[in-house]
Amino acid sequence: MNDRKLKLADLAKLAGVSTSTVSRALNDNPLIKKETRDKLQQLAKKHNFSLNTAASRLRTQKTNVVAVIINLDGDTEQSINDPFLLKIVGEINLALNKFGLELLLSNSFMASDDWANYFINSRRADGIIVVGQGKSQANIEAAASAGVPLVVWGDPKTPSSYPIVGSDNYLGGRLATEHLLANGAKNILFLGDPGHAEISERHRGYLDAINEAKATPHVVSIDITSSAAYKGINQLLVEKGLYFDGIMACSDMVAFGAMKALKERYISIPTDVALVGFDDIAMADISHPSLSSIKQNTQRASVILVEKLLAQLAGQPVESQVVEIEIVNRQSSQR
Amino acid sequence: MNDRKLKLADLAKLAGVSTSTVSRALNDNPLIKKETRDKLQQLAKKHNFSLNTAASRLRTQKTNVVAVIINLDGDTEQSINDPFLLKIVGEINLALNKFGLELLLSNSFMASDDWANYFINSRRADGIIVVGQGKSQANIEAAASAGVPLVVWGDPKTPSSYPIVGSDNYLGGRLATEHLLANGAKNILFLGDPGHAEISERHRGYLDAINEAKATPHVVSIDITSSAAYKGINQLLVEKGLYFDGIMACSDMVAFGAMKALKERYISIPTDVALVGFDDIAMADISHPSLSSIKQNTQRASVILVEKLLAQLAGQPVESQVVEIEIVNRQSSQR
DNA sequence: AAGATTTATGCAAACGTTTGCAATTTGTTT
DNA sequence: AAACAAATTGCAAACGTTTGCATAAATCTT
Repeated sequence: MNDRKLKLADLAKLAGVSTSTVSRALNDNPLIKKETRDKLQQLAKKHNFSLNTAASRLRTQKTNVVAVIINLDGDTEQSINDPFLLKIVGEINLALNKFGLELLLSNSFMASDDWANYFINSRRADGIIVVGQGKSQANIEAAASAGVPLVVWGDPKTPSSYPIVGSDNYLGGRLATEHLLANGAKNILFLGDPGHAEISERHRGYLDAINEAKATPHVVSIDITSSAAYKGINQLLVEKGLYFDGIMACSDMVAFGAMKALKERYISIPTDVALVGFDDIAMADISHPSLSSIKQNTQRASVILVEKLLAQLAGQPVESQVVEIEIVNRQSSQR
Repeated sequence: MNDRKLKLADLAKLAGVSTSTVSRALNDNPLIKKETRDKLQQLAKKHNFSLNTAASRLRTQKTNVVAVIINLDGDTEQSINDPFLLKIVGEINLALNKFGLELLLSNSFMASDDWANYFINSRRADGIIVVGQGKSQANIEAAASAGVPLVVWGDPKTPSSYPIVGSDNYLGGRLATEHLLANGAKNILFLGDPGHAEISERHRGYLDAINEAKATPHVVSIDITSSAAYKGINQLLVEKGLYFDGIMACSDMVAFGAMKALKERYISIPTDVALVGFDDIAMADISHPSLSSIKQNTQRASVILVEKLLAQLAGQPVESQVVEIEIVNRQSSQR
């Protein structure tokens, strides 16, 4: 409603002080007498004043903005629709807010490939959080080696020049597989794409567990989507029949795709085939049978991501970090 | 790697022209000779130059940023985890990018209540897209009447002083109910919270369809989450037995909650109870039985949202708009 | 009570763009 | 070839903060 946006100078005139004083007062700088600070803060509130962030960013060379890049591969359909990716973005949003930072959302399609340039040189953001390692780490590497404050949600075991925060995917794969074995499964399928960084670790865990049990590994490499899983399992059943009695799916959505294919052929879960997913999305608890899954602690991971980014901004060196993981036993694997 | 960030002046010196010329050249201003423009753009690329957005925003008073606010009620658990809300954010992101705009993600918890002040006065963003009307429109009203360029994803039929883009929820509710009736259901539950703007319209559609068929309405008011639905249906079955043979759920997640409760009691879907959801999330196609649902065209809606926001920024008046809606028939309702 | 501290405020110069206007160069007309 | 118009470039003043330094006011020493 106010005709023209108030600026610091207007406020200063109103209060009969200098702009420096108002600026300092609003930033709660102790150089200014407490009394004056309070008075000016009141005044600002009363007049509905807020600082022009463009000006203040220009002056301070800080934005308090973090770019979050959803790192999607061009050739996968795993996308905006994957609830898990979006869930983690939500959690990161909360975590950032907690630290007074804002979230500029982006994805690997939109942003040009030169992240350092686009986000940091241009002063759009102070740092970057990359969600997902994807199949190629070229963009990440490039940004990191350009000195961009950067942290990645992915597999922390991956050797890298930048800090990665994520679940112990190896352990997850192992836990899931061991759980299936313990429930009597002998021929366990690994359903997923081991070319993917996170998933290759899950695959390793699977293999080790299988080998220790002297069982035979069966890897079914598919794109990380439910429809690919559905088609894959269907095809397998048609071509080779039901030669397996357990499935370790690389994500819950993939597990659901498999589940559908099995149900359609009246293959009982968990009796004929035991099933474990990964991610523990909301749907896992709601499906019938409910889906056992490896639960990633996204909330904690998000906080750690932000903390590590802040540490980098403060010039401290930071390392990759693993966050706890746990298996949630539900009906799909219990027999 | 570069010691110090290049600025316009440095580039100008390198090229032996003035900063004005470089600025204009990089903005592809036809005032500058095509030849010079090309040369300077080359140079910029070569030196990995990018404009300081803070400075340019300060000067132009435009940010090319749009704040997207996920409007959650404090007292519902429908949250960051709802795949539908996040899906729409993803679509909006794509749509904004198409127009060269960036997306500042926020939610109603974090941003102070005074959106006009926080986002617009502070020059954080040029406009706001609100995702979801929520139960109270106070914040939206306030921002709109403060003259903020603003557009809302919600129910376009709601009378309002700001433009709302969304599905024809009334029609959706009606279609779903008529479909259930056509499939022989006589006692159809409406499962959802009619206090919610979008949902109240779905409820109206439901009621009209029921009344026209001279059937009896049964409204089960629950929070919009799968667990509430699960509990609600369970409780109903315990207390009153299976007195219904159809459910119109106000969202897919709610439908899945109901589905689980039914399956656990070996109530067959669709034979004993036919079921229709709303939103057509990815899971609807994957569940077993697959879930019939009302599909909202979020992609188109997102583009319209952005277009309307741009129109407002250009000073044109804009109206609410309905986007098409369709029913997707799957197994859960087919008999 | 006059200097020496400490505390509180103000001055003015940045930060890096964009853009109205003036100035220059180039091309066109007579 | 002079006069004019059109095309191209440069000058310099903003945009609204923050902050080092200088100054003024208050408090403390002796």
